[in-house]
Amino acid sequence: MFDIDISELSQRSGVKASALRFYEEKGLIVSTGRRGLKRLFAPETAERLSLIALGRACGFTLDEIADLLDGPDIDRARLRAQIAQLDRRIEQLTRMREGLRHAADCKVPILTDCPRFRRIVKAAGHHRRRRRAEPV
Amino acid sequence: MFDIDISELSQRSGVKASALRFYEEKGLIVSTGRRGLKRLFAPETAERLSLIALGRACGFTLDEIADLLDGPDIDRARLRAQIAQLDRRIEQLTRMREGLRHAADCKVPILTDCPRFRRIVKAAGHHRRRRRAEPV
DNA sequence: CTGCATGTTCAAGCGCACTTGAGGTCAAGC
DNA sequence: GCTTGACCTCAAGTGCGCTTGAACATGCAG
Repeated sequence: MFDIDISELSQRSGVKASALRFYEEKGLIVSTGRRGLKRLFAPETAERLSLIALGRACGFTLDEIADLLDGPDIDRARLRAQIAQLDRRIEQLTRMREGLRHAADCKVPILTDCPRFRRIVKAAGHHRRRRRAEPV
Repeated sequence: MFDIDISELSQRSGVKASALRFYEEKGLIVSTGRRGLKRLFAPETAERLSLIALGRACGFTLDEIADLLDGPDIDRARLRAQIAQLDRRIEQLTRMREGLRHAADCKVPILTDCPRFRRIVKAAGHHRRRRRAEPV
């Protein structure tokens, strides 16, 4: 296939052109050259963008994704570390969901009086926070 | 119990004083008054802060938490809506974790050639993004 | 040759959840 | 009375992931 321009890549990938330029600046994607001023991209860049989207959806930062993707293939060791992170995150969210579920159905009139809920709330308080993530 | 000052509340809750002022400005917590310039808080405010921490840990924004908490008790209907959101999020993360897990163990030398992985990646691409969340 | 759509650069802005810093105030202890 | 230190206000800054805007350039159609 021939190289495509930024709006084509944008349409294929669902990523805005401004974001594509931003990604290129960050080194997450590369353009193969220019026609005049205009960037050209290899069509496979769209797949790389899906990969990036996957990482973003998992809550990874662009820098983390860049680490995973730099090199000829995905860095499996790093990937495993990220999966471990994701595991912990899912576990935490699941625990809290159970707590919230109980809370929503709890018969105690004033929820903050429910002892089970109070336990969950306390547990949440004693947890370290991590990164910010998940775009709009 | 008597009202406590901001540093006391900060220690009890693990939330920095600057954040407490910020939360008050946002209406998430209230101070009961002042001694001189210094804010005073009811000791129960610490529990409210745990509640806020719980919401944050679930990935809710401060505004969403404010909605849940405004009123004499937690708004159960809103809570159920937030739980549904959380459900979807957990489901999505879980699906992606399975994909990543497979990826990490996949025998195909160039991971991006693995058909199973490619399916997962594609699925992630066609997903709408939501909010940013999860502090440092 | 001209017009215009579609690109380009670079700097600044945004949303969220805070943090930091400068400069001020006040209660208590010496 | 004076210093100290904890607290105050208000404005500005931070980090992430982009978006927006102004000013400019280029390829192609008519």
